[in-house]
Amino acid sequence: MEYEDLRIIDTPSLVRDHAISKLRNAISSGLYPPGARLVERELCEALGVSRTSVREALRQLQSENLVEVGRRRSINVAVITAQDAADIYMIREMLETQAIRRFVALSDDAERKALAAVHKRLVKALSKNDMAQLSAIASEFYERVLIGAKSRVIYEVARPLLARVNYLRIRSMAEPGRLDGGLKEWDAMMEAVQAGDADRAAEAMAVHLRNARAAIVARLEADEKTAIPAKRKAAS
Amino acid sequence: MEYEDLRIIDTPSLVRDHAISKLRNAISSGLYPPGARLVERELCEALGVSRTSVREALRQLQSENLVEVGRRRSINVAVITAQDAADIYMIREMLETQAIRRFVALSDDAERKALAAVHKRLVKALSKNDMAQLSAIASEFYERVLIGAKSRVIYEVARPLLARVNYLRIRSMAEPGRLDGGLKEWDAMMEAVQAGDADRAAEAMAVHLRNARAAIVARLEADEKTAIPAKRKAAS
DNA sequence: GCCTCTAGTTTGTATGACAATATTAGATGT
DNA sequence: ACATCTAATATTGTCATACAAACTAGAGGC
Repeated sequence: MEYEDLRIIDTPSLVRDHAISKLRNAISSGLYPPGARLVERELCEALGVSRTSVREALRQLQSENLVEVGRRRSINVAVITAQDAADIYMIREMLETQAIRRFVALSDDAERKALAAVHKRLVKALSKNDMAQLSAIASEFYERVLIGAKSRVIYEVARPLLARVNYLRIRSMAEPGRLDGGLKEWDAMMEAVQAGDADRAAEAMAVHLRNARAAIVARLEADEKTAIPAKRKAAS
Repeated sequence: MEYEDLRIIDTPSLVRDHAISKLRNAISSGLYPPGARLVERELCEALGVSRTSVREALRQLQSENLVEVGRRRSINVAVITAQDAADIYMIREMLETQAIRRFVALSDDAERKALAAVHKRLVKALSKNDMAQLSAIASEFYERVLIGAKSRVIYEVARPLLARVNYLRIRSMAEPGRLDGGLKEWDAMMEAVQAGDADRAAEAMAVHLRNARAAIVARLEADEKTAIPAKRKAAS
C-alpha cells in the first residue's frame, strides 16, 4: 500500500504520517491482531519516533476506528464482529455503487487506464495465491474507483471503511471458491466500466460486495463460534 | 449537545475531549467560520490547555473533516462547498433511511419515548425561531435515531456527517418556508415511527433529507456566486 | 515603487517531568 | 500450597520546553 507516496500534492513526509502508515499496515497484516493492546512506549521503540508522534498517530487511527479505547484507557486494535462486517459491507455497497457510477461518468482516460492496470495486476496476483498482496491490490482498485468518482465526501466516508476490512479480506479470500468468484466479479466490473455502462458497473460492484460480504461474515461467525478468548496479547 | 455527559461508561473527563467538544461547538456555531485559520497557540490560550492537547484535538477534528490542512500546513476550518453538501446529504439519505428502519425494528420503548420527547422540543423550539437552538435539537433527533438503530458502524459513519452540516443547517433553516416544511416532515417521520411503519418512516426521512439538501445546496450556491473571498480570517 | 534580507511566527517533533491509575510481583498470614 | 494484601513498577494523560524548518512580514537598500 504505497498510494500515499504517489500523491501529487506533496507533504514532505511527516513522521506522524509515516507512523500512521506503519501502524495501519501492522494492523492490516495481522501483526497486531484484533484485540491486541498497543502500548505507547513499545510503539515508540518499534517505530523509532517520539511519544508525541505516536500519540497523534493513535488519535488518528482511533477516529478511523482501527483502534479503540478499552475501559482502562488502553488502546487496542479494534475487534470487528460479524455484525460490524455486515454493516460495513452494506454501507460499502451503498457508497461504492454510487462511486463506480460516477467513475464511469466522470473519470478521465488516464484514470480508466490506471484502473485497468490495477485490474491486470489483480488478475496476475490471483494466480499466485498471495493473499496479502492480493488484498493490497484490491484495496488499490477500490481506492482508484473512489478517487475517480471525484467526490471528496464519498472518498472521505468510504476510504476508512476500506482500511477496516483490509485485514478481514485477507482471510476471507482464503475461503474456498472465493478467489475464482472474485475474479469473475472483478472482470465484470472492469468490462462494464470500459464499456461506459454505469448501470452494469454498479450492479457488478453490488454483486461483488454482496458476495464478499457473505464470505467475510461467514468466516467471522465461524470464528466467533469457536473461540471467545477473554484476553489477547500483542504479537511478540 | 450534552449526550457525551450522559454516557454510562465513565471517562473522567479528559482535557482533550473537552477541547474537542469546545472546538466543535465553536465551529458549529460559526465562531470560527469556514476557512478560518486555527493557530495552535491561540487555541491554547482560548481553551487554557497545553499545545499537546490542542494538537491531539486538532488531529481528531481533522479526521472528522471539520478542519483541513491548508497548503502550507496551516489548519483551517473546513469549507463545505455546494457539491460537498449535496454529497453529504445524499449519503445521509442512504444511511439514515437505513438507520430509521432499524430504529423502528430495534429500538426499545424508552428510546422511542426519548425520540418523541426530542420531537416535542423540536416543535416547541420551532415557534421561537431560534435557529442555533433548533439546529442543536435537530442534531439530537438524528443522533437518537442513529443510536436506536443499534449499529456501531452506521453510527460511526453517519455521526461525523451530522457534525459537518450542523453549521450549515442553522443558515439553511432560515430559508423562507423551510421551517414549516421541516416541521411537517418531522411530524410525518415521528408518526410513522410510532406507528411502527418502517417503510413510511424511511420514506419520510428520505423526503426530509432531500428537501433539506435542496435548501442547503441552494443557499450555498447562492453564497458561492456572490462571494469568492481570497482569504478569510478568524473571528476576532 | 520594487527587491532582498532579516527577524519573528508557526508547525513538527523530541525530551523530560509528574500525577493518577493500573498492573504485577512479593511478602505475609493461614 | 494458597489466598490476600501491599509495595514496586508500568502506563496513560497532561504540561512545559526546546529547537529546526518553513513561512511571513517588515526594514532597509536600490
